[in-house]
Amino acid sequence: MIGNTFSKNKLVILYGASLAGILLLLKWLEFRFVIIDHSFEVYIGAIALIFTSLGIWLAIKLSRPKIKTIIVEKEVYPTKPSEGFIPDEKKLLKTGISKREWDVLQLMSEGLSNQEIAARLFVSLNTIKTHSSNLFEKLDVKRRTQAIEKAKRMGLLS
Amino acid sequence: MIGNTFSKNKLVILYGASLAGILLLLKWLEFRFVIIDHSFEVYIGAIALIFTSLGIWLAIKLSRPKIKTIIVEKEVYPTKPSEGFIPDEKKLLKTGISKREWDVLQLMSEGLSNQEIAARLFVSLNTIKTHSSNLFEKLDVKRRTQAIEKAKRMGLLS
DNA sequence: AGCAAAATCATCCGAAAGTATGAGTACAAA
DNA sequence: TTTGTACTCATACTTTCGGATGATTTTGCT
Repeated sequence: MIGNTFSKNKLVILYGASLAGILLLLKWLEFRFVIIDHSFEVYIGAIALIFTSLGIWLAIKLSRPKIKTIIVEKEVYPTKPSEGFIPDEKKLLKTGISKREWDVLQLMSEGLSNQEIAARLFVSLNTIKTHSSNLFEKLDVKRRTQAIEKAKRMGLLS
Repeated sequence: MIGNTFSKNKLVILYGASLAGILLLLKWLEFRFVIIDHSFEVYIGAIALIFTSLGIWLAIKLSRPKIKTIIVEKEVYPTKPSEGFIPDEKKLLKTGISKREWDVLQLMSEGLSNQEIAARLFVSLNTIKTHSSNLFEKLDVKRRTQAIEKAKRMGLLS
């Protein structure tokens, strides 16, 4: 924006110069060939074309980029205030789910992949797979989505 | 904005001045060397001016304004599911989720696999994949578990 | 110390999920 | 009529998930 003013002036000067040059050229052409038959209409047409182009060029080059500001309100949905959820100890015991398995279940329900859960718990992906497999076995489900659904219904998750 | 108006005016002035200068130059040339109908130069000048203006006008009219988008993130608190679990039409519309996509989302949250969802909705597995992909796109998530989690926070699911 | 359960990690393999792309149909809006 | 959107389906490919199995290490308990 700051450097724009300078370049605008420079462009104006350039435009003026080129305009002068073109007119001089035309003048010279007139000198040389005015005697020869030349269609007045064609001449005017050429000038019109040239200056229309110049005008377009001028407008594009010099017009300040008209910034239309659109404010988009993107909604950010806060996490539920569900931290500190204490799983029903009795039910956990009944299902035989271990602490580590419950950790995995918890993170699963937050939508994390096994890889992400592994990183979060500082263990390997294989470990998470083992935990989740055992978890599914104990919950008697086939998929993580089922595990989440069932665990919520059982009150194991918030 | 203010500086812009100024520079625009300056631009116009400069342009007019250069045009005038050129015309004067032509006049001088006419005096010095030739006797040509001087109305011709005026005519050419007028043509130049008119078509330059035309070009500018065209450029302004035809060029789309450059749009700068400012995204303002605004926190929104989810409506409690106490009011029932009617698929909030407004929110669905806002996310752009179609009916079919919502059907898939619903069944996903019940722990069904894509194949099972396909069977339930009497469509092919590929169709479910397409729906779910579009759904993830609209919810801005990567996995079905994330989709479920987010949808519930947004009040799209019970 | 010894044992059982839990936790860790691994490999192999198939199933499921997800991505990318194209395309045909139906239907309503412009 | 053209245009746009939703829905449908397909192929090909990559990634993730889950099952089966075995192994080693910790941990808690008697």
